[in-house]
Amino acid sequence: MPDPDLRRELRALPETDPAIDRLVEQIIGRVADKWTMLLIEILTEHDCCRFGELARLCPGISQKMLTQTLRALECDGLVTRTVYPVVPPRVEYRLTDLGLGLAKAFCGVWLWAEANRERIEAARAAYAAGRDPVTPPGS
Amino acid sequence: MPDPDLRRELRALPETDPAIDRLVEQIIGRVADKWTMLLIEILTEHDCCRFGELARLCPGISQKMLTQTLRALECDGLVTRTVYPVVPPRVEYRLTDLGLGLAKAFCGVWLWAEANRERIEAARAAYAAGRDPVTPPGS
DNA sequence: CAGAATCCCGTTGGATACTG
DNA sequence: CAGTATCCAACGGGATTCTG
Repeated sequence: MPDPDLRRELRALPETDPAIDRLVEQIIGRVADKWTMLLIEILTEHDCCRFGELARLCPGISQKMLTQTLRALECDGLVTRTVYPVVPPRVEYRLTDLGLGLAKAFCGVWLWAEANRERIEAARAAYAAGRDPVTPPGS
Repeated sequence: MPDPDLRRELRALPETDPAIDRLVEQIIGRVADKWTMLLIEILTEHDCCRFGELARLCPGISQKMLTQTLRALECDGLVTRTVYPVVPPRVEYRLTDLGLGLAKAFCGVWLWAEANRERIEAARAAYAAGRDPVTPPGS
């Protein structure tokens, strides 16, 4: 039986105007994205990055998604984009305070995932083992 | 200029075995999903729900995504699925302690989104209104 | 160097119909 | 009631090419 105190604590949260909720959900949906999270983490560690640096630090991201994700972050006020009018072009990205606040908020989830990784893996193994969609051979 | 103390605090986090990181990222990716978050929130408030209840409490979700998301949650050990052998069928879903822990971890993001909603909306408005495509010279 | 534009394919996810 | 199965449209996102 799940801990009733924790549950009560969660329910006591400042819930919540339904109209506001929709907006908050939208923000969550925009921010709870693979590349967004990785870029925020990278920018937390390297407080100032050029476009190419980010591409190198974020293995596997395509240039399209990098641009797209950075634009969204800039639009939401989570990163600043500074263009230096030189040639060749130099553009620097940096987390704002707002972005840094999000990074901190997401730490909780990150830490939870790390702390409970083994339990989750165990649960998955049990789940996979527990279902026999087909009769095992050897009858 | 972003707060340097907060930045240092974030960098001091227990980072991080690269192999583990991949797994953690995978967990994040699985869990940082629209329907997953909504269902966890609903199950935090209603500690026990039937399938149809969840469908009603989660407006807009299709039955396919509801089933799929619940299966994933069950697989990861975040919810329990209890089948009562009666007719018509009765199936109940309930958060586990693990799931409750995730709900708590995500609260930080939720609260951040609520607390900074206005700043984000303002940033978006500013972004839409006028971007200085180039650094403003002395014009 | 930092992107914009184009093409294209795989996955996601909704709608619908059927079943135990 | 609580699903499974099938079809299909939309979108995400990778690879490539072009530009200031």
